[in-house]
Amino acid sequence: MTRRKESILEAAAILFARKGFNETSMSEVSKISGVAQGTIFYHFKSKEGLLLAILEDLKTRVLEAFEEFYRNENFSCGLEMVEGAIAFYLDLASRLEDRFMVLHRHISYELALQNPGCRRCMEAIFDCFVDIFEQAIGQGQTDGSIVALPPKKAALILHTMVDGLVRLETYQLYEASSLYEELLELCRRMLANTVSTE
Amino acid sequence: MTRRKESILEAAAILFARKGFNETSMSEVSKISGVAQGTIFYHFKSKEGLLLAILEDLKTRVLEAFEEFYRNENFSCGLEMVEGAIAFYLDLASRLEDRFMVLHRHISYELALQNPGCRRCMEAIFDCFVDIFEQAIGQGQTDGSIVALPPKKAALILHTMVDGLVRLETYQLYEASSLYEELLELCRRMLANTVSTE
DNA sequence: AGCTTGACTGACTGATCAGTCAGTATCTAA
DNA sequence: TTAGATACTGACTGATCAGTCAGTCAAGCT
Repeated sequence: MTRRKESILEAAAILFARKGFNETSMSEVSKISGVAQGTIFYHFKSKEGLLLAILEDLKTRVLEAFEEFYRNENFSCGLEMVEGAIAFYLDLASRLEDRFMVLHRHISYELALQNPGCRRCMEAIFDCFVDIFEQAIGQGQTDGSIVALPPKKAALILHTMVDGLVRLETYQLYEASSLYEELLELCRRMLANTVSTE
Repeated sequence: MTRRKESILEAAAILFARKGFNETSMSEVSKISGVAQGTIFYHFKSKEGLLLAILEDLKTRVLEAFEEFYRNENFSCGLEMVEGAIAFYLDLASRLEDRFMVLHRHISYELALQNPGCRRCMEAIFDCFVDIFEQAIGQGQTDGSIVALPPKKAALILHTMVDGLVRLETYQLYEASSLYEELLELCRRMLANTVSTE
C-alpha cells in the first residue's frame, strides 16, 4: 500500500464517517488527502470501490484485534469474559471511531446488498463481534457462572446493547459513557447464574 | 391537510426510508405521489422541509400512540408494564415501519443538528420512548417488582435494546422476531427484584 | 542515452438534481 | 358572474458531481 493510497483511504474514512457518503464529493476527498482527483480513480475504480476498501481495511483491523483479545484472554470465568468482551468492544469502537461510524451508515448495508464482496466483508465483521460474546457465554455456561439460555441469541442481544451504547455516543444524544457501569451491572444480572451448581 | 399534500408526504416517507434521502430525487417523489414536481415545492419549501414535515408528522403519531398506551394501561405491576412497553414499542415500530426507518437514518440526526425545530421534534420523539420505560421502572420500584437502580439510565439501556431489535429487523441481519421471547426473558432477569420486600 | 512502466495530474464532460417561475385550472365569496 | 385567491403544472436553469482522458514525470532497465 503506497503512502498516497493510504492517505486517500484515511481522508475518505473521516469524511464518509462525519459527513456521509453521498454528502462527500470526490473533490473533497482529493483536497483533504492532498492528492489529485484523478489519482483517487487510479487507485480505486469508483467511489463505491473506495468505500469497499475502507470496509475491507476495517475487517482486517477488527480480525486482528479479535485475535489479540483471545491471545490475552485471562478470565476467571465466562461471566468475567463477557465483561471483558464488552470493554474490548467499547475500546475498539473508541479507537476506530470513524471506521465504526462508516460501519453504522446505511450506505454500507446498501452496498452489501448489491455487492457480494461487501456483504462477505460486513458479515465477517458482524460475526466476529457476535462470536466474542457467544464464546464468552458458552464458557460461562460450562463453568457455571452463566445461566442456561441460547448462547447465540443472548450474544446477539448483548451485541445490540453494547453497539447501542456506541451509537448513543456517536449521536451525542446522552452522556453515554456514564451508562457504562450501569450497562455492566445490568448485563451481569441478566446472565449471572444465581443457582449454585455445587 | 389536503389529499395532495398527504400523498406527497406518504410517497416521500417511503422513498426516504427505503432508498435514503440523498438517493431519492424530487422527481421520483413527484412520480410516486402522482403530483407535479412544482406542487411539492408549493407545499414544502425545500427537500429538507419535506423531511422535517415527515418527522413532525411522526412526532404527532408517536405522541398519540403514547397517550393511548397510558389510557389502556392495566398492568398488575411495574415489571409487567415494562413488558407491555416493549411490546408497545415493537408494535409501533412495525406499524410505522417506514417512518422508523426515516428516524433511524443519519440524515435526520444531521438535520436536527442544524435545525432547532427538527432537534426539538427528534428530542420529543426520543424522550417519549425513554419516558415509557422510565415510568414503568419507577412504578416497578414503587410496587417492589423491580430492583433498585437509576430509572433513567436503565430506561435508556432498555430503549437501546429494543430499538436494536428494530434495527436488526430493518437490516434483515438476523431473524430478529425470533429474538423477541429471549429479549423479554433477559429484560425480566435484568430488572426483577428477587429479594422479597415483605 | 533511449525506452518502458506505473504513478500521478487536473481540466473537462455528460448527467443529474433542487429549486424557480410563468402560466393554467379550480374554487370561493361577493 | 366575476375577481381574487389558492392549488397546481412542467419546462427550464444553474450548480454540482462522478468519472474520463490525454498527457507529465520520475525511476528502473538495457
